[in-house]
Amino acid sequence: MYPLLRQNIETTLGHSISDAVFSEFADCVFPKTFDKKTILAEEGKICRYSYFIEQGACYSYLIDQKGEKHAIQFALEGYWISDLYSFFSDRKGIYTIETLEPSQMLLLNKQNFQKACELCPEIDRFFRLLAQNALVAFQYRLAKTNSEDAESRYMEFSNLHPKFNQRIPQYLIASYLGIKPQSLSRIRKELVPKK
Amino acid sequence: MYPLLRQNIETTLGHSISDAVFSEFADCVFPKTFDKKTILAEEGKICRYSYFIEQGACYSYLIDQKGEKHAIQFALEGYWISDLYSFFSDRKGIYTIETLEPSQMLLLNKQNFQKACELCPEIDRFFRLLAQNALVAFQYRLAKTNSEDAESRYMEFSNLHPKFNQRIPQYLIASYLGIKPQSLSRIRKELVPKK
DNA sequence: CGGTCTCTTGACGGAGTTCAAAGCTAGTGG
DNA sequence: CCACTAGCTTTGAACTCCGTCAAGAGACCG
Repeated sequence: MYPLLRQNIETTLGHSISDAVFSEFADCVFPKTFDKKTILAEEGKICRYSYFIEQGACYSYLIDQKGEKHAIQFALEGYWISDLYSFFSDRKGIYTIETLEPSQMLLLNKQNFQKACELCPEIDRFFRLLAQNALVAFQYRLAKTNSEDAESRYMEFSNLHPKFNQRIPQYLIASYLGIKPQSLSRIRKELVPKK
Repeated sequence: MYPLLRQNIETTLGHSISDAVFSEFADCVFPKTFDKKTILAEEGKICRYSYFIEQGACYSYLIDQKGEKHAIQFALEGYWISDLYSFFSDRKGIYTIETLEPSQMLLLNKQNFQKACELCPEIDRFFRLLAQNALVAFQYRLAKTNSEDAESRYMEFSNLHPKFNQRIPQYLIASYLGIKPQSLSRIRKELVPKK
């Protein structure tokens, strides 16, 4: 049952876990499939789940005053995604989450998340490590956004996330990098001779 | 002993903790005072501590290829600060942390951090919540950096962090917002009539 | 094969940068 | 306690990277 989820937990913890612990947690999630372009969470509504992707791809984004979308996070197989602000605080969400492909997800709701954390310190620790890793990554991304130009950010992105680069449309990658699709197109054009 | 630290833990957890639990954790940290402009952690060196500020102020920054500093985080009384990438991974740090004022800190090293997390699930959870909150904040800051102009970001910053705005020099706030001090000066000039 | 979505390309515009200089402020030492 | 200096802030003018607007080419899907 859910081998990818188990692998995700064990890799994050740095050690294997007992069948008992895993099956207890596995009982907290339930599988669901979604079509392409399905909205999993929406700005202004409470985001009730954290999603673990078994198969597929999706992304979260913020919609600005002009109605433009700004990609925040991409997620493929083995990734967790959610509007954590909403999920943790039970307030109206600020991001929208949408599938990019038909996807198989495991859904974890708030009650089960808290129950699992309370009943099992190993799971609590797993989510601590998950949050720590994500925090380090976002801090680094913000630092790079404020210190490097769009070309360097794109090169680092495509080295760091070759799989995103293959499966995610270019205009969303541009948005993730904080630039317009036209600019990314021009950057890629300049980059060809350098490579 | 360390009332601000205890308050920080209890506020984050959302409930009070026993004297036994707190004193166990209090034994894991030790106090130290620093002069103004002291380097607490340096790019290229392993960051061995997380710092909790009892009194004072400091900030972390990244140094780019041109040698320019980019502020990542400010911290006043009641805040934790560290190069979490280095602290968690034991690899060479990517940020530098420096005091802005003479400061009283509580230092927590990696061994004690892990020991405390292992011995006491409540402390493990506390650090999960701390990481979750910081993650939500950094994600939001990145989203705003990619979707709003410098003027909006500055207004939100000064509403959200009036204390930072008072105690932190303007050129560092500019850097935190991802702009140059000259630009922030012009933005503030434009803002006066609006207010 | 028609329509929509995505990517590319060009010309122009604007938010923020760069360079430079002057004014202001706070800390230091005589 | 004042004078001096170094660091911070402000202002001006020219510049640059990326955004905007627009149009066309290509790709994908029903």
